[in-house]
Amino acid sequence: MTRAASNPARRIREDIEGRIHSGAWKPGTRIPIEQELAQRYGCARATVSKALAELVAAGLIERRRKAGSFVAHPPVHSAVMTVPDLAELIAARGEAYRWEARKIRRRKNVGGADSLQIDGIHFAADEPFALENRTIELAEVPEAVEADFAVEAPGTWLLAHIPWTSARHVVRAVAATRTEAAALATGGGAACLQLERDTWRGDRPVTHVRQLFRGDRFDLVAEFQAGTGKRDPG
Amino acid sequence: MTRAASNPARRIREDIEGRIHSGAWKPGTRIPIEQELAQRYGCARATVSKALAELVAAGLIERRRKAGSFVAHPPVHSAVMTVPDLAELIAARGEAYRWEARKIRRRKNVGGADSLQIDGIHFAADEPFALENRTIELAEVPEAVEADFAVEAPGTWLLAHIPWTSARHVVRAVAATRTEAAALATGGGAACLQLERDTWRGDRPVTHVRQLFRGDRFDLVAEFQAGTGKRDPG
DNA sequence: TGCGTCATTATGTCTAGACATAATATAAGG
DNA sequence: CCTTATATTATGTCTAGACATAATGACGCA
Repeated sequence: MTRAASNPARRIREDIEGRIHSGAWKPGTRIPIEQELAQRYGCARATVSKALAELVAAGLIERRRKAGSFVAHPPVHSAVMTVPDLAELIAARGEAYRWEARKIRRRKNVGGADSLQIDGIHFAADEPFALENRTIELAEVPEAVEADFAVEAPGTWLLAHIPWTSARHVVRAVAATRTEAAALATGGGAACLQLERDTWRGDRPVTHVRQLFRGDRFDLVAEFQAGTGKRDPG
Repeated sequence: MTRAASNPARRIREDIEGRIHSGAWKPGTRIPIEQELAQRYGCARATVSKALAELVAAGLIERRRKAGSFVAHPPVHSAVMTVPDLAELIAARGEAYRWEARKIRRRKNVGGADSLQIDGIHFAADEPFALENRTIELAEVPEAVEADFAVEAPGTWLLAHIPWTSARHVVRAVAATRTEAAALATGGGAACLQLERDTWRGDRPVTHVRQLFRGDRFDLVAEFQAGTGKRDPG
């Protein structure tokens, strides 16, 4: 049997979740008011409120003052996509990871500080896994000049050192050019997954990266739980 | 000036957010204990705790019993990816949308109810935009037999009628087969973005869909705000 | 009839105190 | 010196009550 929820808020949340998932409470249904729920579950209203707040965060219900709380309409197809550090990802697969820098150069920007441009290849089990072209803005990340990107992959270094506040990913399928195909040890024109990512700190750019994966060796997985927003569903 | 935060919890959260984003509190830094924060901000400890809980949800800090709260290491690159209804997406682009069903058949499942299999093409501005192969489980969606998928795209119909609880997306780059290339009016072997989606209601499958997009006409965009998890940052 | 006003209602949030829990540090014992 | 009890500490959660706020509906006035 499932573990007994000695935690009242959790108990309430899971109970309501169950009713929604089972279809007993359909979208638009009005949920009993907090006082009634508090009475029913034998706890304080604040506890009910906390449980409902979690359900709002999970997108399962909506709350409106005076009106009450309602079961939310079926969520849009949005999913949480995790873009891992490649070193970790490959290690998790049980394969040996290696980074090989191909070209590192400094480029003058028009306005202010320079930027660092790094090209290289990620290897998994000694086979090329992904090409990377990266730009690091030295205005925002001056410490980057001290890092040795010939040894450590820039993504790994950045993840460990630089905080960021927002990112934008663009995923598309592209055909590899001759050069890219050669570097990835695949045929020319092979379908590749291209991931472009811009990262900002506040409104100032931190880094831009373009990663090109062999289509037959990489896919992006995104999961969405319309439930609690839990990361690790048992 | 920014609006005055009369809301204590919000004030605390935004203050700490600011310190983290500005770099004043670097990853790993220990945050003052809750009692001290409560004293500093002149509020109850529960209020501080609530603010910290929100920061945990946003991935900005970590809390460990006895040890204290710490600024989290730069968050993993996880992003919210929205997979739109294609009809809406194309309409938003200002192009005419059209769905063309190619084959609709019913297939016997081994155990229980049948499933509906639908193949078709999404058109944007009268040019093929995406191929779709879909399976709808009639055990979970018996109403589907009444829908006319020759007219309405199955995704559109499902979104409007069927609630679901979890979904899993797999994105990869594939080369179009000869047949697919012909249907998409592109060259054979062209790089295409393949999106596979499984949707469940509880633990019972609702639908499975494979969509194949021309690589040069479609990309997926995912955004992530490492802030408060707000959807609509002002 | 139409519109502004006011009371009602349910959520939103806070407080002050209490107890539970987990992880650490310290002390005791072999 | 290593292992095992114990005390300490900071988070995790709850309670009971209070006030704030927004939205609704009813009432009264023009």
